[in-house]
Amino acid sequence: MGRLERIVGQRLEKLDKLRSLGINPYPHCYQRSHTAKQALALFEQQEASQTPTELNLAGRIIAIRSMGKISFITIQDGSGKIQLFFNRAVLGEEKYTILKEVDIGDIIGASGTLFRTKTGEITLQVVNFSMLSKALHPLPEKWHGLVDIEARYRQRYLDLISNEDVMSLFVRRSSIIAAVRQFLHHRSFIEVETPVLQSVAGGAMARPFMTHHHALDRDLYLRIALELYLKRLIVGGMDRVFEIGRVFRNEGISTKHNPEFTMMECYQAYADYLDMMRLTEDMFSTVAQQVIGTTTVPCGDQTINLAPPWKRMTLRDAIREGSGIDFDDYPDIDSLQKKMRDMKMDVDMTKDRGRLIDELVSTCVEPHLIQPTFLYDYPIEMSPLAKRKRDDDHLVERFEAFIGGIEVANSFTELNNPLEQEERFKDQAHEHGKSADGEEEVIDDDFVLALEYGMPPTGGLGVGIDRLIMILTDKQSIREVILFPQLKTKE
RNA sequence: GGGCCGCUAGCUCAACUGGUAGAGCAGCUGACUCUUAAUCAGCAGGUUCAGAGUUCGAGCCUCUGGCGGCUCACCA
Repeated sequence: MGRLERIVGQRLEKLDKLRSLGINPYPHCYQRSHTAKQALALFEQQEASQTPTELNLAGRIIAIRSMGKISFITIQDGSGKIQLFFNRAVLGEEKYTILKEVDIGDIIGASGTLFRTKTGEITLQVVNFSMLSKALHPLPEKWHGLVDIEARYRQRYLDLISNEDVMSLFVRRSSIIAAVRQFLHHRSFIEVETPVLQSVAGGAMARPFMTHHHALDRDLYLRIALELYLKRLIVGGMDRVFEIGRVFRNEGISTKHNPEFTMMECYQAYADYLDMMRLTEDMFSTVAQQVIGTTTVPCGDQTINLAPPWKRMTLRDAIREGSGIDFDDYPDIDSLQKKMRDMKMDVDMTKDRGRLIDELVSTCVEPHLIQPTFLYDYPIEMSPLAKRKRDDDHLVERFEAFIGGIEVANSFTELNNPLEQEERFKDQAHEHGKSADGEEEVIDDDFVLALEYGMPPTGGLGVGIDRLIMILTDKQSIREVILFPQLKTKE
């Protein structure tokens, strides 16, 4: 028998012992009057007046210091920690003895009044307490917490219990998303929910997850973007619309990619990509100011300043600066491929020109963009949903925003010409069909039909929420900001 | 998918060149009326990720597999 089984066995015995004393170790509820934080604040406020209030506190036991006839127990709830003081002289022999069956990890409720110990710590003098949930497993070590990364992700609840900074990170994540929502609501965007299950997974070029609907006997895809449905709503007259939702991409996993992640997309009628640049700057800086109280945030050993205006560079200039290649000098796939191979870059033969340029960006430019930077005016091959630049047919009005060396936003002046949209879809399907690996390319005719009814000129913006949270919490891995990142199942 | 690194008690970590697997925390027994990483005395606790191989002898060397981390590839 392993030790863990023995520990669990010992705790099961304590469970029986409690039951035999007429105590239900898993009662249905507890009337909590204050959180730990509220209780501490209340005491500081009332300390002078000397009118002690009776409180009911509840939380998980994280430390027990027993000294014979008295015991100190620290509990932790969602708001923080507070110390409880158990005195046999106050509780009586019978109740005090029950403490023997209480372990670190158990959840208890305790009532009493607050006082200060000799060392000045605000503490609850317990006059009554009850078991709210008996824990059968020991908690991770109190001093080092849970360190093993794999265990932290697989048993995130233990991570949250024993690592305070992890708890506060996910609280911050919640605040960030709330702040994004509030920012958009204040600007009259309305929030919507669009289908996750789609018969055509459009709006981006990524491999989708496939599933099957039995009653309809049809294959369906999990969405890879929010774009095409939100633009249908622009057609429908929702002039400002947004969605924050999960999208799914059946591709590689890395420190910047999780198969499912949270995307915010918003669309604003009568706006163009320059308007969306200002919106992006305003949104990021407002959210940072609101959630962390400043627009300067640490990023490794550097400091990022999110205050507008952000640096703006054309994609062409950025690539020229980063790699020495002016892609206008290499107007076709072959010449660009040759140039890149001459520079000893590993060039994938199946890539089209857009993807080659994309590779130049991600290897030569992106890693250096630590301060917030907009790269704008992209080659048309890379962007089938974006509108052509007004004075250059080879470029589209599109930008991507980079912070801390990663892409955090993508935006364009939306293509609203249905005839051109259909052509661009066809070109793309054709191009991709040439290169490809048997993936079928289906055109979303229903979306084109919507455009045929007339979509106003529109600016669109997509933000990777998980990456935004990485920036605002100084985390290098997306898994640190997703509660349950995708891992292989064991066994 | 490739390369490199890792996996030892519930948790955090040791273990020399291949030579009896250890400590702290948690647990159990006892002492203790202001502790807070409580303290003191004692006890118990191991499929060293799994399997195979080399060897008199493997936590350590070799091979295969699993899981994780980093990185490259992939990725609008």
